[in-house]
Amino acid sequence: MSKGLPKRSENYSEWYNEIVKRADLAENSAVRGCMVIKPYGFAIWEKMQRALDDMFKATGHQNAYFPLFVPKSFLEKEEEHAEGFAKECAVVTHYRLKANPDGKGLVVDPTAKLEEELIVRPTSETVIWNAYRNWIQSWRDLPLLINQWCNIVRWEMRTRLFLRTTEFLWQEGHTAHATEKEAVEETERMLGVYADFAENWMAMPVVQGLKTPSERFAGAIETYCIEAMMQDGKALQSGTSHFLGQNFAKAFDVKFVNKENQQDFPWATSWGVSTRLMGALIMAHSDDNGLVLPPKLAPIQVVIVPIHKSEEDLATISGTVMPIVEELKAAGISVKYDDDDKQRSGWKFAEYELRGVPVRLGIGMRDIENGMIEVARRDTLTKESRAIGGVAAYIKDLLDEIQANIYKKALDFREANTFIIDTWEQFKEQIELGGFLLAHWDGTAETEENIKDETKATIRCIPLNSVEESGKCVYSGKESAKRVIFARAY
RNA sequence: CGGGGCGUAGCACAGCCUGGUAGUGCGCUCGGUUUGGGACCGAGAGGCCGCAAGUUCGAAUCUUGCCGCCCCGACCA
Repeated sequence: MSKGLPKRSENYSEWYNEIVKRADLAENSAVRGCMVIKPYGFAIWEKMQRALDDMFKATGHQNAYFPLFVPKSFLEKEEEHAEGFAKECAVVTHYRLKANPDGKGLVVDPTAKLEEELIVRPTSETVIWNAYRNWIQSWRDLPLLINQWCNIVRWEMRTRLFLRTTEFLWQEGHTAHATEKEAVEETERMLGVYADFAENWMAMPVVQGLKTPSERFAGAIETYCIEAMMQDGKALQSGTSHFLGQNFAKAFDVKFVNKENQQDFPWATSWGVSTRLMGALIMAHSDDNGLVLPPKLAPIQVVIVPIHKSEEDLATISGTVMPIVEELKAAGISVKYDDDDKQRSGWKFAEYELRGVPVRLGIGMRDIENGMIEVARRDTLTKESRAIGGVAAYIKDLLDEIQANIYKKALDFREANTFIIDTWEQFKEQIELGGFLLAHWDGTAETEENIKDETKATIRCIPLNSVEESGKCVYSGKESAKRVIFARAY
């Protein structure tokens, strides 16, 4: 049992914060709302980045990099986009400081005021589409499939490590297509990539769906999203993919000559996932002993802890362990043999559990005499004794089993907390207990807003796989053709 | 920007009501005993008690002002 970790069931946010801190993932920085990602947390993020990047490349995308600063005039060009982001922008107004003439320190030099203010990018559609004007001339230049890994700034009122920080890391894909159909296909393809990543790498089941107009990305025609359920029954939007129509092409006057030799505006998509996925990963799987990492994203997949009294014993154990380490490494498994003598083995057990290492091997003199080694699973917290010979091969399979089991656990949880709701009474009762509520909605923003005001529940999405089923809106009683997902969200 | 709370050792906090030697736990350093689930004993280091002014013989404690942080709302990937 971990010392002092709050219970998940008692105080979910405190539990989350403690895991982030104790597993050494991140901390608040001195800069308001900003986060320091620590080496262990960053190692997990790097694994996510690599897997996603490979998936982007496999679907034909290339990486590029665009500027951090957006001239204010760019942001103004697409009206809805401008309106949507205006409230949360960091603005650069000056380019120089000078010594304070009235005392110590520095002051902004009033003579160094910028002609035009620069916005620290809250997203890069505008800078990128401004560049695309020169990149796109002919249908032969399309599709243009670009991704950028970068940081962005959104001046949020309240922040939480990983889930919502003023500055965050993300990737943003920005594509241009000759036809609407192609762009819609791209939007859906990338949503599928995100769902694939969430489920197969993060072991986190997600619902793919469409956002309602009120939840749409500013400037988009349609916003697709993946929604995951956290262990407190709240929803977390984990990734979005937007069909932007010709809005940005028109705003930035990007035109191409099509096969019919006519001028046309290209069709756009944009899609992104952020360090928020780290928050999702933590909240989706962790328990009262700390972080639980899916093997595919664990920086250390297997840790080996020697249990010894003397130097001689340690040397004997190391002699037995090294061939196992080599065998695991040869199988592509990241393994750490922790023979550091500064901590006791019991301390190490707890520490690696806190950090979510999927498999721990414990070995002492008693085991060596019996030719055995102890294999402990992080996901089930079970231990078993195995013969040393063949343990490496066993672990290779075990890691796959753990990956699958973590996914199944999360899926079972989501299913157990997804409810078909038909009456407003049921709705109000269930929303207090958490979970996804599948209910009919009359399709109006007014009803959506009223439900939000009365229950704090929002429509997370209209699931892509939802079946046509006539019914009555849970709030207004008006006709409805399908159920949508309501939940409280992060 | 509204409502609530808190600033005391690296961290978590007690002390404040009722003014009088600045404390506890964790962590850290050293020594010893330990070592199969976050060891124990002993010794030690570490403080402008958020900042400023006031009341007082005397302020961590009372008063006023300021600053900072956290939580709850509005905002949001």
